[in-house]
Amino acid sequence: MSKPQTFKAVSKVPAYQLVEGSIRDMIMAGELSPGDLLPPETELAEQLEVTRPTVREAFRSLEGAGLIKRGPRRRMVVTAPSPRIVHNAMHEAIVLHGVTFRELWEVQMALEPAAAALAATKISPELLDDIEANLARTAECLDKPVKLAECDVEFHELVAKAADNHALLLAREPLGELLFPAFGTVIRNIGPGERLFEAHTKIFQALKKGNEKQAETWMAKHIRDFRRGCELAGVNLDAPVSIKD
Amino acid sequence: MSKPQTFKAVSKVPAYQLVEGSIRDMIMAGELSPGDLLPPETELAEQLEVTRPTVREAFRSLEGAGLIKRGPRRRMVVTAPSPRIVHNAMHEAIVLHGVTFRELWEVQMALEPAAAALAATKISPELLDDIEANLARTAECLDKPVKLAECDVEFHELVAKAADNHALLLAREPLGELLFPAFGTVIRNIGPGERLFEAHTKIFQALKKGNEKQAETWMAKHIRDFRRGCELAGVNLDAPVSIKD
DNA sequence: TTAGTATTATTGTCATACAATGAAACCATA
DNA sequence: TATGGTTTCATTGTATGACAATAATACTAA
Repeated sequence: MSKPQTFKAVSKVPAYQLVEGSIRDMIMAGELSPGDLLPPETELAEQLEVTRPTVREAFRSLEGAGLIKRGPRRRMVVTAPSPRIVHNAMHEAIVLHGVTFRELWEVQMALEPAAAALAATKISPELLDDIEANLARTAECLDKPVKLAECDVEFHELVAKAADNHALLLAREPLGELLFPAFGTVIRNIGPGERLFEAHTKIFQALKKGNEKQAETWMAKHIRDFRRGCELAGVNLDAPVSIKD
Repeated sequence: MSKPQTFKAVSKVPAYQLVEGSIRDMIMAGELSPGDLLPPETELAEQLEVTRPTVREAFRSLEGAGLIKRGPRRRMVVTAPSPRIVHNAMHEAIVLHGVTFRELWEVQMALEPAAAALAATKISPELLDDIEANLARTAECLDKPVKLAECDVEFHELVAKAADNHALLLAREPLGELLFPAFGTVIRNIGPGERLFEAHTKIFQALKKGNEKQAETWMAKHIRDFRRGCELAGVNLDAPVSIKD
């Protein structure tokens, strides 16, 4: 008792978190790979010397994080977090943190032209067809705000997919889904989306020709245009995005 | 029984998922906001007419998704998913999907220059100081692979922070953390990081002067350089990133 | 006023039970 | 031998009830 002794706080981590961590570690270390089945709850409970409810709580945590899901034979199966999970997490983070349109736009201004450029060199015939089909649908709803916004989201989604880059898809999807629906408002306020359609068409042609530079340029122009449209339509760029736009 | 009748499959969603969904919806609809305390398990169980274990499973799911966490008075509190959660989800998705260095690089090639450009117009004096401090530390470990890689990660992190864009931070952080440590390998194989230091310095000066274009250009050059370094060092760009690199 | 104590509310965990269900095995009949 | 039905079984989803541990609070006593 002579020297002042420092004690590190004893960690009282609940058992369900220990179980969760243990499984998570095994997954990240490659001992469990996507596709592997986890043992039934009873068995796992026995092995880890906890009870079934505890195991189940751990399962729910991992499920929420997208690392496991219900598989065949009703068993839990290890999965790579689906883009959907990442998407949701980002979506929720963006909405709940009050991220603004301007912020989303700035990021899209970086990502979309890059996606277009990559797509120009890598796009597959199938996706080219898909985009063409999307264009056709777009042409038919130039004055229907909701439909058009949907087409817009899809168009950009397809271009990103064409870029054949998982990381890009992962990063941009939630942004696009939150940002582009604002086009609905733009249409409602300043009329039909002819400019949008023209831009999409030009981009499509550039992709078809494999012209990287041109795809990039048109996409950049298109995204800038989108912003100007928002401004003209009186959308407040510094307002936080919300779900019901 | 005359007309062929179509039945829609009855949805047998487990109760814990219903509870989870209901809370999640309330959060996303703004009826529950970050900071709000959830009722105690017993009470909620009563209200929702399920039992406590069921409520607890729902809690664990939401916890795993980062939407709630333990708060004061041991109660569950609604939270906006921390960047950490998004980060983890992306990190896990990237690793488990076998995303390659090249893919990460392509995205960073789009994001980093944009971040630098934005930072040039928005950076705060404090962050400018932070970056200067980072540069000083970098200068001292040009030949220490691990340290240098850490400094590199931090430098880019600071630049992104300076851009003052939550969405950008969210999207790029996990990428940077997975990509830039590869610089360690580069150093080990082709010698000290003078080029890196020079680039960082140039970028810093551009930020200080508020020169958007210059910051962007140097950053782009820097990221391209990084890739060339990897190639020279024999890093296989098409190998999936892994945690222990 | 402060240190200590009792009280209470709430969580973390367990043991146990049981209905519902998907999978698999088995049978019986045409 | 097929086909459709029945049985069995393993496993999950959910409920009940219990109890220890603990943070927060109220309540003492010095």
